[in-house]
Amino acid sequence: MQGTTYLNTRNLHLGPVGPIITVMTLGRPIEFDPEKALDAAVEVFWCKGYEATSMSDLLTAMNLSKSSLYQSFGGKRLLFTRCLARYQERFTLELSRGLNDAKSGRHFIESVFQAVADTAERPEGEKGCLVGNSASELGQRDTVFAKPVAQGLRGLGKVFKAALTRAQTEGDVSPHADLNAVASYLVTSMTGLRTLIKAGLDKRAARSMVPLILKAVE
Amino acid sequence: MQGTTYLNTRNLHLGPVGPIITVMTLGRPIEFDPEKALDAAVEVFWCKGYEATSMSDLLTAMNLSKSSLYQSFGGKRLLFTRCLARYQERFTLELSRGLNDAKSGRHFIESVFQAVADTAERPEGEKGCLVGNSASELGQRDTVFAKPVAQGLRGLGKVFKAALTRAQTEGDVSPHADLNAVASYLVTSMTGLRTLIKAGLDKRAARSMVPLILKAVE
DNA sequence: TCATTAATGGACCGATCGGTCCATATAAGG
DNA sequence: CCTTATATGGACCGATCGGTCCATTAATGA
Repeated sequence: MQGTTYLNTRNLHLGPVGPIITVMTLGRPIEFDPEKALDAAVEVFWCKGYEATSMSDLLTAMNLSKSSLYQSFGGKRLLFTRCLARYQERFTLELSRGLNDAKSGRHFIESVFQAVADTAERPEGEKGCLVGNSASELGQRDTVFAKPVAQGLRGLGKVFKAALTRAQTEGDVSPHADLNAVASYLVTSMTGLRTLIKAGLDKRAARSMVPLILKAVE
Repeated sequence: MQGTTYLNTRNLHLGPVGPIITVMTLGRPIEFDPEKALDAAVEVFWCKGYEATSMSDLLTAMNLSKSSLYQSFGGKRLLFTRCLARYQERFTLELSRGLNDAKSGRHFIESVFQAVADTAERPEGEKGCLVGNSASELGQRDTVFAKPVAQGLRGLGKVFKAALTRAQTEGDVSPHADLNAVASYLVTSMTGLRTLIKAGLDKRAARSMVPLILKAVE
């Protein structure tokens, strides 16, 4: 096959974590953008939750034919795990960037919670957090789902821990503090806050909570 | 009809908040205990969530015929709102009693969180909190559900506020503290903690969070 | 042009969803 | 014993669920 050039590429979605391999291939090329489609699916699951989302909802939002969805994503369950992974990847990346740009570790943590509190009484706030929503909706009943959910929560914890470590070097956190515990605590607070905002907590109350949450960061 | 004695009684379930009226009536008497049946329904919704629970699940758990369920509870949606109300009523009552029996307001708050942390890695912990689960699953999309959910959260907040008020008189909380804010904060922490435990947080981590949460109570 | 390969549209599937309806059973009042 | 009133079991309903299958389309390499 030397010398042969394939112009047609296809992404194999073998695992939940993004396109693993890009394969040169024959045959009719895909007509949609898999990333865009995946983002659309994330949005639907994020808004409605796993159970309440129907294939029909997904097909409409992703603008795909049923065949294409099953061909490329393998059905509802598989698609959902990919959505979880994508969501986490996205927002962990965003947070990491935020931490890099922040003027201090402590300031970063505060700004993250402040930003979340500001979503109260806004459409964005009604969606909550896909990982938190899924943790609550699916728990540990389904191991296929439990794994990426737990990983999502762990990922958030890692970002917080990085921020806390930095805050420690900056003198804003005691050198004796248990950073793992505080990081877990911040994940808990974040999850709770977003849940309450989703349930309709008013903006004033949401904001008043931030300094209380931050009391544990010292 | 004076002098007439009716031996047959029936509870009318007009609203979501328990049997409103007990009516003397003719006709075939009910064969099941409505309270028991409701408790069984609570258990199912609590474990599986609203969407994932089917009428079939409910019928099995409540040990009712479809007719009886629809006759007495009016369908899935109505039954669910009654379950929410019953759940909240139950556990608010339990908490209130706990507060009465507690040696101090602050001690009560601490013991509540400690008890929740202790459900980590235990079957009970996997269920989370019905109100919190529902807040997360249903958000504000459905006003019929949003109302009792919000009320459930408010109810929990009231208990915490009562505890904080007492703690204030006992000198464990600053007289300048914003009790409403702290109470909301405790609801947030509770919701987050139970969600993380539901997702599989280990017991050690859960316990290490309690003192951090309590830092805001001062 | 033709063979090969893959994507697509849409018909179709059995299962299950929540919900209605009616015949029957069971009580009390008269 | 008959009427009245309610509860119950279960047949039945249309809609929708997630998923499969296949004929057609569209691209390639030869």
